[in-house]
Amino acid sequence: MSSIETPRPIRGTQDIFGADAEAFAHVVETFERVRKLYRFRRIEMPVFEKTEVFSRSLGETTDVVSKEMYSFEDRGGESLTLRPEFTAGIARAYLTDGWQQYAPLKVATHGPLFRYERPQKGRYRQFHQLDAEIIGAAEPQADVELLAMADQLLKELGIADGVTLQLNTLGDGDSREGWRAALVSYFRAHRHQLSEDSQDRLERNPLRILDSKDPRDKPFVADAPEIDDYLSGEAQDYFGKVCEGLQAAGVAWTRAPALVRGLDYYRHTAFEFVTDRLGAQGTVLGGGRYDGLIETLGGAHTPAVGWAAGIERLAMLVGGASEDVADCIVVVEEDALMQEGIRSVGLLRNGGLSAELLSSGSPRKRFDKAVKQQPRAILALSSQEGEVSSRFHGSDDDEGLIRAILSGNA
RNA sequence: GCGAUUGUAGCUCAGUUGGUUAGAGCGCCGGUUUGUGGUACCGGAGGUCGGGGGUUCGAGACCCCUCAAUCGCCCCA
Repeated sequence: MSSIETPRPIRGTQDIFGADAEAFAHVVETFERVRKLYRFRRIEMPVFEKTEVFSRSLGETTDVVSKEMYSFEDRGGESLTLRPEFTAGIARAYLTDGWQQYAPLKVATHGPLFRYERPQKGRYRQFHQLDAEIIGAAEPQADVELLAMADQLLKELGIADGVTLQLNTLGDGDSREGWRAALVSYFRAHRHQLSEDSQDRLERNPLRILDSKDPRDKPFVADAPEIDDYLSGEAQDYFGKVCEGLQAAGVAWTRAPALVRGLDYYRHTAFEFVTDRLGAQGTVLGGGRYDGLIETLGGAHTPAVGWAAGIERLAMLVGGASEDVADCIVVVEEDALMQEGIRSVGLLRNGGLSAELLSSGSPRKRFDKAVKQQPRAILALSSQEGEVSSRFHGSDDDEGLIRAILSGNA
């Protein structure tokens, strides 16, 4: 026995295996397929950026910057951050790589993201998202297109039934500020009846009081001012066109007047696809229009809209994706036939069949091990009077195919 | 950062009011049985009972600390 202590995995990371890994892959493969249907172009992005890429855009929510990001200094003393989201990095690339020339640009990507949070159901420190963005498109049709793709993705994953699209508008900049001011003065008037958390939020991030989980806040939230009363004519018109477009696209949704975004750069459309099947982490896909973001990175005013979806959460909803059984397991029942076994699986794999060689452990138990795996077919190699003899277990069709491949007649 | 719950074999879990040498099933390894066959039986490996301290004649069990996991709060780009 070794006295070396095994290193533990890092909190909030996950090692995904077997059926879970198959479900994960299924989500990604479905996304790739659907994204091509909607003609979103594939991009690959770095997993880390200069810290300012993320910190500049985050606005007033200092918690996020100081506590939730994985930041570190490189050898030159530069502060770098593991990406906590895709959008800011993509916006940076849009500016630094000259992608303006492709505007309006539809892009999609997926991969790991990092947030320094306490792990719980459906929340990890390294997690994985699908992401889709349309940059340089100011028209409501862009929002519709993006939502239609999200809707089709969930349908093709077979989880649309348990998931509803909640839709809201935050209006343009002026509408948003008017609403916000009204909310602040409304909640201030009831300040001492609010929960401690919400009294705190009143100073830091008042919009967030709207989705407080504390029962003490609920009655006040119910009577709070609604965005609709503060929308400019243009903002109203914009949201109307998004709703009409969704109707035309056949996307079902419900209005969620209290749905907000935590960050300042969001304008107009905000949305979340939500389920009640994942405990406290019900949002499965979320996004909105972020017309203000690219300016915070030093670019020209550039309208854009996007969403991201948690792959783990989608995979949990998809559930029971099973690993494929082998097309054929080759059982070497005598060690003397090892080379024949190796040759056989090689031929089968070259012939396009998934094949596994079973040649270890007690020879007389190998066949039973193969049976337990429930493959489509089993080929058992043994010898009879010095000749290699193979016994087949499976359908007649498979036997014909497999014997043809092994004899070079496929 | 805060709270609740849980830590016993590779996995799922038993383990009585504190009492000899800590168990089962599955999995793994080996043997026997069967021999177109997911059988049955026998045996084996594998545990400092998450870690540290304390109470006690005696702790897997009780107390304290610590670490980890799970779920929730905060936050949510």
